[in-house]
Amino acid sequence: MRIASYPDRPQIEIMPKDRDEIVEILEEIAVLLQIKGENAFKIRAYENGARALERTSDSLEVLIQEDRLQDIDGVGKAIAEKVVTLFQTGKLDYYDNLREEVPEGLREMARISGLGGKSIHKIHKELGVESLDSLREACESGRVASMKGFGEKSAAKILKGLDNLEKFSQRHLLSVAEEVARPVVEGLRKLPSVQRAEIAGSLRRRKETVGDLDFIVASDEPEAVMDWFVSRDGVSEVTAHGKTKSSVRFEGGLQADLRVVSDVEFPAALHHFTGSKDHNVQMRKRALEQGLSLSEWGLQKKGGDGDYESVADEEGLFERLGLKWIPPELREGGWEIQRSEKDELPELVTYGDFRGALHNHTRASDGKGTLEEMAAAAEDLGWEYLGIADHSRSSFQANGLSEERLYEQLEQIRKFNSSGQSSVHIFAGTECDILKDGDLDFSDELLAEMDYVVASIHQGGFGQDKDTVTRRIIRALEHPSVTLLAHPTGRLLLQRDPYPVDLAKVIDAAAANGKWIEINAHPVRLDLDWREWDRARDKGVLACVNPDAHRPEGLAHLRYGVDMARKAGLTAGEIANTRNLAEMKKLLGCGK
DNA sequence: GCCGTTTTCGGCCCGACTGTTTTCAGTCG
Repeated sequence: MRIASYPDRPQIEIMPKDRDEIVEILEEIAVLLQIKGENAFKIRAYENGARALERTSDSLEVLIQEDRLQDIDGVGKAIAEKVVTLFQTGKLDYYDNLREEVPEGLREMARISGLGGKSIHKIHKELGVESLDSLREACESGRVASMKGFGEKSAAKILKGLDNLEKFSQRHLLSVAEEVARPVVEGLRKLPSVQRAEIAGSLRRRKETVGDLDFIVASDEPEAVMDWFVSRDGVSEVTAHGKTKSSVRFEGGLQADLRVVSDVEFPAALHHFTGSKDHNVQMRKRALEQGLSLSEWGLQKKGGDGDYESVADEEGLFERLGLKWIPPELREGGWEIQRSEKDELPELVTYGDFRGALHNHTRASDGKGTLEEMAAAAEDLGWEYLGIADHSRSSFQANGLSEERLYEQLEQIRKFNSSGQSSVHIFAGTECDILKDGDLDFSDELLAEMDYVVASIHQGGFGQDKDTVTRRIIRALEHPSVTLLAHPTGRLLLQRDPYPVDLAKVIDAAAANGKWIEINAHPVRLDLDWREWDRARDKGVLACVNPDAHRPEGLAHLRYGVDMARKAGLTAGEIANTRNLAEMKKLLGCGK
């Protein structure tokens, strides 16, 4: 675990903590105790307690209500009390005091990969180091290397860790992780000694951002696989190189772990390292209820010692537990196991289901491709139609179209369609700004002329409060010409948080007015978030997955939106642009 | 701090990997 990067942020709100947060706090307590040089067994008790809490399958709320926390092996009186306090109040004096006792510089040092509490304690005690800067100086001057138990390599490793801390402290976009991981897994599969190879972890679950990469390989010759892995192009650093596990860092900062197991161990290992943590907790609980114990090594009788049952693949593993195979995208610990048990998992939409997309740009505003080039790219993808929705006049920064220019583009698109030069039908739309008061950026007459209207916020969303933004969006959704709401929260992954908006109200308004909500597939947006779709689906709101392409190649970004739609549990029927051309024309009420 | 009793304190631990050692300590997931 790493200590949070906002060491002294004042706690303004008192909020109860959930299981994950409490686990992190217990882990942080262990690190802080290490830095202080406390009793090693006390430290281990906190580490064990955190792990035990993390692995329990029962809900924390129920455990506390029924006073059963101490039934968990590894949780005693002291830790149980702390868990209850954190769960109920979100605050713990013991923890706060501990943080105050340990200088901020030392807590920052705990964020350096490869540097743990014990080493920090030693470096602090023997060298008087108390900040990242003085740590760097102590490494460079050879003082660290001269300490007992340390050497040149330790000092070099710490320096590297300091560099990495500055450069790569954050997560990575799904699209970036995918680009790094894809060639690696394909290369692994081509090795003669490799029987099976898969990407695991959050990338396999298609999370919108990825912390690090996990590869699982089945092979009888692990050394050869490891040697190949650590010598890949783009590997900037090898942080571990063993027989069953190796770790590297790629240029750009992505860290990757490779685990090699035997072919018979592969299904359980793949499942375990795919996660999520919450999903695995529920799966282990289910196994226990059936007298089985599930781990990364496999399924065995409860209390058995290593006599694992053999299953051929993940399907077999799920089947053994009375479940249908659950697509990795759904393994977030939500409703997936319940629905799998009843054979009620949704048939998730696939990339091949899509017949086109509606939110795309050309050179007329801030795109880089012409109408013809965009149409040709859509044709290459096998699409039946493409919607062009360039920016409206208020988006000056994006060269937004005036009403005159939009009329001209409308004419140009009508001509293009009647010329028969492409098998792709172009829908004439606009990405019309929702102005500060909820008015739209073009006249009602012009909007009524368009095949469809994409409404979105580009300015001012961050200066307004939640009620104002929410009202602003709802007014737009009530406009008769609006077809769909684009990137509803304005978030930019790893760059900018969403603007404040009451999504429940927005979703209800979309449902009430028969409007669609976009899953913007641009890799930095992926907005609306997949977590919000249960409500939208239940209310019957159609999704529309759009690449928001600004150049011909951008159309292919659709696949990241498809990933999000799958994470949301959506079927083809719940997404507008899986409709064929005739159906889409009907939906948009045009081209009769 | 937890656990399991030898009921008041002594032993405690998950496996893989690295680095500094020459049998082990620290870190990580």
